[in-house]
Amino acid sequence: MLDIVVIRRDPDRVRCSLRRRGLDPSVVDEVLRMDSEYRSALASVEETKAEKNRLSGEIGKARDKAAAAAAARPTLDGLAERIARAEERARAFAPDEAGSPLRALLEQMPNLLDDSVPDGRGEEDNVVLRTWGTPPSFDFPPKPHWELGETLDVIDFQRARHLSGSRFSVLKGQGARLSRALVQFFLDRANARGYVEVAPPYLVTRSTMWSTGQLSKFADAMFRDADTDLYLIPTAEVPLTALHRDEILDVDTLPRKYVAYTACFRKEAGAAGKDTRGLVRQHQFDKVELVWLCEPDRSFEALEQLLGDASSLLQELELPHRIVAVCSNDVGFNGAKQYDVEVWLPSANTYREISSCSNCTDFQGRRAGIRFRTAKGKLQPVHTLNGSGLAIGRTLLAIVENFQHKDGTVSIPPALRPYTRFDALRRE
RNA sequence: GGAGAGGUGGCAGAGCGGUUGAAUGCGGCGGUCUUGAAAACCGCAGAACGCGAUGAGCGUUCCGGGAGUUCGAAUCUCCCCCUCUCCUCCA
Repeated sequence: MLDIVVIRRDPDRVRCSLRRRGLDPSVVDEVLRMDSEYRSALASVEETKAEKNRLSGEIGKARDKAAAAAAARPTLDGLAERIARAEERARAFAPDEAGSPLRALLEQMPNLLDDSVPDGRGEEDNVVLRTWGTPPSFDFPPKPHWELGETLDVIDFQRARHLSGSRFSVLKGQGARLSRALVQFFLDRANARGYVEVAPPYLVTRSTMWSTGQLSKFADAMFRDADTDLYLIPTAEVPLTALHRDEILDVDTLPRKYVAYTACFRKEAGAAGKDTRGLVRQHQFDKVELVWLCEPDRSFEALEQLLGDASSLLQELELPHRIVAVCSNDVGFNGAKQYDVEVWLPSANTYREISSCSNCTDFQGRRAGIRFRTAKGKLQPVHTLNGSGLAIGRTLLAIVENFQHKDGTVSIPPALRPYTRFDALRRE
């Protein structure tokens, strides 16, 4: 959630950010109008209450309290009525009142874009910053992972459909072991880089979900149990970021770096017909997620480190990939700045997202009430960052496709062999 | 699922319906002392929002959340939420 004070003081900055995201900047004027409505109502509430408090205090000090109360009665009744009226008016536009229209507008406003984010209308305008490795050239027609997976008997899409419907998969034998090896590999690397490993719940409450910004825009994208009102996490970003919700963190303990392996659950309702084959887009997938909580003036530097942590994994796995600066219209709702790491997929003959690293600045910290005390003693929301390190399914399919051989076997990247304990996928 | 206990400031922990925004302890900040540090001692310190110049200052609200009683509620009543303990069930 944006700081309403920023909207008030620097509306042009907010308008500009919205415009760059391809959104209508006129909400800013709506917000300003309601906000001034609210403040004038609030002023009259407070003024009237001050008067009432003063009278009450006098009654408390009077020797004959009953008599004083009786004497003040008519005045107090009048004040009470005025307070009730003004309060009603104030409440209608209060930014922190659940049902208020101002709140509704604020909730749907995305984070302010950082100036360094390139302009662009969509994915195609993302800027490639650097490319690592060379896409493999095959002297035979390379197969997509879903074919290789079935042939090797390590991925079973058909039985997954039978069990759970579309967009699910079953990993078997070496496939399941490869997946587990990747989890272990990623967690070990993150641990080595100072991330504290966390095994969080996969179900979280509505307020947890709200606190990290997932509920404003993506409510439809999540699985939820109606009885308990619990949500299945769409990413470990949610429990990791909200881990310190409503806490005041000692500044000496910042930055805090957390890593978690979890399953992730997404309805993918808006992606009908997209990526229907293979492991790319599933209702349930595994991911190792990296999250930082840090001081505001360090967060952009932290984003570079986070990106480095994510991309180094692909280097170790010898998977060709590139880093793109996500353009203004493509940066996520929570993010002020975002990099995507894209891995080469022979079946698509292009690069596909395997990690997304975002600096959410204070957007989530404010909602979630995660704060620290500045040197001057002021409380301030922390900045939060998150990035995949990495998506397990997409890494697995990238390995299968990039390291395939003519005979249908697949080599395991050397760095991973201590984890898999086998050096190739073969039909068993 | 059943029974009980409890939710107060960064933490711990008091609080007859009327200067209690809240004792006390720890922690924090500033100072005295010290070559420095520790200890000891003295002092300062809650949060959100609004007005104001992003200052001084002023005001309102806040003791889990919401309603109520009252001129006045942390303190009384009702509802909800959460946590803890015990029992039951269970990986």
